[in-house]
Amino acid sequence: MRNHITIKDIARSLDLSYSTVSLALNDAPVVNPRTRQRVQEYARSVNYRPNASARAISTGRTYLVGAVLGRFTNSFFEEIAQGIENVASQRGFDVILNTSGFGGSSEEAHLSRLVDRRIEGVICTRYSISQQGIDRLEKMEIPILLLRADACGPQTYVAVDNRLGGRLAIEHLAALGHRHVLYVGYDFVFSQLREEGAREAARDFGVKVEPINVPAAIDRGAAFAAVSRRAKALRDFTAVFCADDVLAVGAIQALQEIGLSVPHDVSVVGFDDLRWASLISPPLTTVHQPQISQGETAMELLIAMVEGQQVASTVLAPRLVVRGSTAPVVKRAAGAKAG
Amino acid sequence: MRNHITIKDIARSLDLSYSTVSLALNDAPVVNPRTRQRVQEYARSVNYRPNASARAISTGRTYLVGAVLGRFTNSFFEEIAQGIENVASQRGFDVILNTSGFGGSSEEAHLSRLVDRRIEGVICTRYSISQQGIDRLEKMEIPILLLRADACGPQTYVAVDNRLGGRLAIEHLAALGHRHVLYVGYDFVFSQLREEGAREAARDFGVKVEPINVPAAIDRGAAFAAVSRRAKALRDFTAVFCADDVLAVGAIQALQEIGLSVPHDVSVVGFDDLRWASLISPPLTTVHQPQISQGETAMELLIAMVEGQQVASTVLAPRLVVRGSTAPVVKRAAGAKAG
DNA sequence: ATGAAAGCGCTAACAA
DNA sequence: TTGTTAGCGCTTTCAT
Repeated sequence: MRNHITIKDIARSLDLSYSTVSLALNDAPVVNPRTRQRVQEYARSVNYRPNASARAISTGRTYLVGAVLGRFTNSFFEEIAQGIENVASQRGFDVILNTSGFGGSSEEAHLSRLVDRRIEGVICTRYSISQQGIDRLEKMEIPILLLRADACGPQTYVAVDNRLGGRLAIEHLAALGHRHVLYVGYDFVFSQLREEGAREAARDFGVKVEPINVPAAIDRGAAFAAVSRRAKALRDFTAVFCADDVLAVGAIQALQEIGLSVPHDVSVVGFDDLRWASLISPPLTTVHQPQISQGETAMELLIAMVEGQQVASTVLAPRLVVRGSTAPVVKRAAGAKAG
Repeated sequence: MRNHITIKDIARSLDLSYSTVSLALNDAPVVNPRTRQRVQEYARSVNYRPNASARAISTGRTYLVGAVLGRFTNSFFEEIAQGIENVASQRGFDVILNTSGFGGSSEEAHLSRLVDRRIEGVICTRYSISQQGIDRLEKMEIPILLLRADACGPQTYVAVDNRLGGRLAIEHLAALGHRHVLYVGYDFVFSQLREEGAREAARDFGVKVEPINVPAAIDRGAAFAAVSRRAKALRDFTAVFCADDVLAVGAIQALQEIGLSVPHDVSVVGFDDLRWASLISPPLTTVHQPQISQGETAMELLIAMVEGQQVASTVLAPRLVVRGSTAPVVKRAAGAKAG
């Protein structure tokens, strides 16, 4: 069994020529239906399986794409990967995983391996591949699809509408009566967009939003300490909107540590709706990203590009998921207990 | 750029034969150092990259493995995948991702695709592939490495020492003075092993452990309801040990809902140490699984198998991570407030 | 409707 | 040390 059966073997056994067998296996209309059936049945009976490498070499197509998802995408990784895989397999593509490599000396080697395999396209993020890497792929005319690309650069991308997400969060808080909210974010494009959306909505609703920026690469724990320090200094906010869920839990903890209860004293809204968002206490109100859809859409677009079609970037709509970390505003002396 | 340079091209340009170029590129010692350098430099200058398919077809090796990780492994997926990828890429292998497919009609097709690619090995779990699938791979003599295999079946596996994990949890609780703990688990091998470990330790320390089984496939929320019902019925437990972290958050919520505070009234220990375990409140005391190591070890063993070596299954040691969900036992009337 | 033969890009005997 | 040649498993003209 280890040594696979080949077309030659089948041809010999059935006393046909290679090409007839090949044609029969590929359902070519020219071959006699009876012959075709005979071939296919026999092939099946001996567990014949075509050799993808051989086929690739003679057709020039590999039906292989690379998914270069780095550390930073970790929290999303699972579901996005699942989405990618869903449509890939449905469309006859396989995906080679690549989770390491950003920027480091290994990136070049990693990309080389993908190139050697003659992948037909790549899905990646701005955080999982360097500009150099992108350039290299582009020079080889390998289609690239950027995930969560935040609309910077000429590449096709699939992303959530971050601005709208920010707006949704503020609309919700405004409806609950909040008039002063803290925005806790990173110095990253997606965070800035979420903040912009928040600000726009804030203007519409007469809400004041105050930004705190937190270093991104740093250990989150440390970042949260910063949040709590800033929170203590500020007096009158009643809600916190965070650039992502991880920040949001940090914020909740920080607030609780200085004696403010969530959502009673202050409401907290996250972004992403990671798997555990509903599991923490209080369950997190957050802006949901359609992650599987993102993966699926990405793969669909990438295949379209591979097929030579012209495709447009897609932005997916986020949606607010209201859970237990937000509540109507109540009169209080903010930070009172904390001193 | 799209049409790749071949060895033939190089040979022609450098006025050498195919084979010399091939040998030079592969650092064969027979070729003249000067020739080799000339070839390699030229190849580099024209961005030559070998065609993996062509190479595969003539060497019979693909350096490709399949990772069939299903839904059930989701929570682990990221880090395990990372571990797998780490050593794979370091050893020159690529991994094809496969996240769907268990059991369903699609499994056969999925496996066929991997077989067509002539993967040299497969990493999977008992929950991500059917017995039929395993049989098929075995018949083709494709090495299989089972992840979290819980020691059932003849295949090589990599898993954490579940029994020891259970023991660690109980030891910790016993040291805190707990004498009656609830074990919340599934009807799965890994859960049973954790329970066994817990029971053994319990005997040693004079602790009583009471099991609650929760349906596994069901929505967790529903399961937690069951937990809370059972918890209300029981009077005198002071701690809960859960088969995994997801169950643990559920337990915490359930307990809080019936008016018991964690860890003041009852301590809770989880298992797995998922990424968010430290983020919830209280931060979860849990048995840590070395996930990246599991992935790495799995890949290392698989490669060894591919290389024809005899390898033994490996069990990795878990380790207890003490956080905020456990505390010394205090005298109380259990379930008092709940009525 | 089927067969013969060339070729895809590479490796590996074997010969020179 | 380099070149010739065959072959890996498949597709694809072009004949038959």
